[in-house]
Amino acid sequence: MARRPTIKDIARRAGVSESAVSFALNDRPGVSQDTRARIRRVAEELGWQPNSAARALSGERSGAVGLVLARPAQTLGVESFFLQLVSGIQEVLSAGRVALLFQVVDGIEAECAVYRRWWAERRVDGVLVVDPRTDDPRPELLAQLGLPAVLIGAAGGTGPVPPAGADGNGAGPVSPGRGDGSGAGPVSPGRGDGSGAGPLSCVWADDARAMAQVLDHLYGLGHRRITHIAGLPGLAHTARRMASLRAQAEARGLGPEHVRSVVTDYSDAEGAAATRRVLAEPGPPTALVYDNDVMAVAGIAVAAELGIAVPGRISMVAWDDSALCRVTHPRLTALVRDTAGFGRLAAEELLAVLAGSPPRARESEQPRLEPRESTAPPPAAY
Amino acid sequence: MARRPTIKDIARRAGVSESAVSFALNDRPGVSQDTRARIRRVAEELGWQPNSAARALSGERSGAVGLVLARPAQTLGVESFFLQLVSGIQEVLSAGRVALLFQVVDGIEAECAVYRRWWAERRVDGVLVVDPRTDDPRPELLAQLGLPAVLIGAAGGTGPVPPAGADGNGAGPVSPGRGDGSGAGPVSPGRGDGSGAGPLSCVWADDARAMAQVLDHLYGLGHRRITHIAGLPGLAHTARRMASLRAQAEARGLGPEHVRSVVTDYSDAEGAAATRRVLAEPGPPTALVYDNDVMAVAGIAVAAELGIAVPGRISMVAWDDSALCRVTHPRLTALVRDTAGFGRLAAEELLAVLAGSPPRARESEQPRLEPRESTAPPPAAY
DNA sequence: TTGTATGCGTTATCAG
DNA sequence: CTGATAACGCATACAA
Repeated sequence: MARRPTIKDIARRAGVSESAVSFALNDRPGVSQDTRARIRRVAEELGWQPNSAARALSGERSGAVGLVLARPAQTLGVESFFLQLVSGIQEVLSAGRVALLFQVVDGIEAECAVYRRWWAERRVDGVLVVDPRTDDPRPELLAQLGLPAVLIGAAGGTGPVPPAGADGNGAGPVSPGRGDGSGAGPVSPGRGDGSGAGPLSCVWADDARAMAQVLDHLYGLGHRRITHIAGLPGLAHTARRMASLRAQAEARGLGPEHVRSVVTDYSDAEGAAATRRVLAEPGPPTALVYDNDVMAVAGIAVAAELGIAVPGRISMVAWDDSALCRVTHPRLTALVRDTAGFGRLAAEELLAVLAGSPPRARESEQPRLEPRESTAPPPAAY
Repeated sequence: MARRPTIKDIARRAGVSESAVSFALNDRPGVSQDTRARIRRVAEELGWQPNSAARALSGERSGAVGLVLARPAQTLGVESFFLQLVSGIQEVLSAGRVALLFQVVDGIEAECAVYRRWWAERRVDGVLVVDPRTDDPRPELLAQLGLPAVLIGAAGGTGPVPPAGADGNGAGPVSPGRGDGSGAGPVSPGRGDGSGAGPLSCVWADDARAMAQVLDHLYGLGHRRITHIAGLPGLAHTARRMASLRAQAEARGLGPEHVRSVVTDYSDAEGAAATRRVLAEPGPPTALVYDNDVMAVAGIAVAAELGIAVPGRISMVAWDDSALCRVTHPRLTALVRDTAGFGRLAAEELLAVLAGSPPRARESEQPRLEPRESTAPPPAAY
């Protein structure tokens, strides 16, 4: 059991004072180049690393950020997305020598409790918040605690920087005006309450524009009756997608009897059930847009079971690509996003916020529609 | 921005000394029932939580444990398993108010570097180690550092407690003797080097017995030519499964020309490629056993593409169940494990080790084979 | 039973 | 440029 070297050991071995060591190791002035180099070398030899507790205690940062995943027990659909996201986050974090505290809880109240505890324990310097909701208590809590945060996936609630111009303009060849309608208010540059806790930073993906791409693709193929198998309606990005879909449809003169969204909990089970229900209706849609890959795969399976040809009688699109989409038969047309890149962006932004940068909204790379075999023109009969 | 209350604030408000507060809050003797209760109440009111840095610094534990996932960049197949595992781990950890430090790296060297850093920084009290390998450097490193650890998935290398009797005895109706052959040595109760770092604890699943169940099922249906699409050969559990398969086959008089394993990297791509290759051989197998769900799903897709009926011409079994296995067509016969339970067990064991319990090997609940539609008797022609 | 003094490893503020 | 010295918040051995 090796002993951990301290700054004192280094000072002794280098024949200097402890403060000299501290200065040298932290790149502060007040130490000659020679001694600095010597101290550095000794520290290296001894394999010294700053004791994170001591550092945190003396007013520095804890060197860790937190991420809580609130998952309602059975909803596992987002896993692929999530691990890729974390992987991207880590890439940036570990380069900056920042640790990630990770916690899985079963609801948003528990998530808030975790933030409170982490804050009180001084465990983290900031947090990454996933799954923004339409009515989200977290931004306000975090602002109140003064815990730096970055919202992943959208603008938050209290006073966050909203993605101004986050609509579907100029998306595709049709580009039928504003495709947003997320209800995000105007920019509110600060809170003016002297708390120092301004709006939260966020990283966001342009769901509206992505939905426009999907609609362009399907409309271009000739589809006029399209159903969106949406995810949890409480999530902000679901709401944005639904709003965008409606806006896009209206711009093409298609009413709710042609184009609509039905909500699910993102699980394969509800994805399958929704598919079954929709296909059994009189005058069923000719195309389905699923809000995640798991539901799309479930939908393919349902169609196979019912003997409904894909894409012969119904086309299918998955939002988010994954290995799954490439192993189904037919392979799924999917909206490909650089999820790891999204995570990198979020981590970069959090590091920037911790370094004192003002909050901002950063847009991730545009999603790209990858047409595969599951989409084709609708059957002639329709 | 609220201020964090300290023990001093409590002392002042309760009109006692700081040490009295410390004693009261840590359930130590030396404080009357009354004052203890009062102190507790005040602490509650103030929303006090111990500052983790201060606690760690004064010789206590850091209150965090670590988990590193070394993932070779593209191998994403184990995700479903992994998030369930973490979810189970957290259930136990958060009940014990222990945080989880999580890190994704891209190789085992990087993983070792993380352990070293965490140790030097005093960031974690212990670690959970996943994906034990046949030749694993990590147990030795951890013992050397004196970092408490629990190996998840198997016995480790240096001097860990191996699963004595971890074979397939009494598995099913056939139970053809020892199904192990993992090469795990005899119990080594300690290292006797006075380092205080004894063998590592581990939690393990009886892969050998599980493989016996799978073979019982397939053999019982009449299959005699079986191919195991295995995972990464360097992983200990892959090795155990392969050894068990061979032992089981031999016990039934089936040689390597009938029953064998082919290795992959766990990805859907290699799973598909292996399936394609195996099915193209002269005298192909009548049953395939996949080492994870993702490869099995890919296998189903390949069969569909080639127009090979499942289970009409070939039966398929997935090791590890997930939503995927229930949405394929036909639904996959799978080996169901309580992965979250596995995680809980591991976390419990780590907490026990941190509390001073001697290392031990703890077996998880037996996996259970869930027959679905993808397995049936082989075609009569074979 | 209670209060006081010290240390944990680091950073930061002073004098020299 | 260097060397003491005081925080930071908590635990604890010790004295009252």
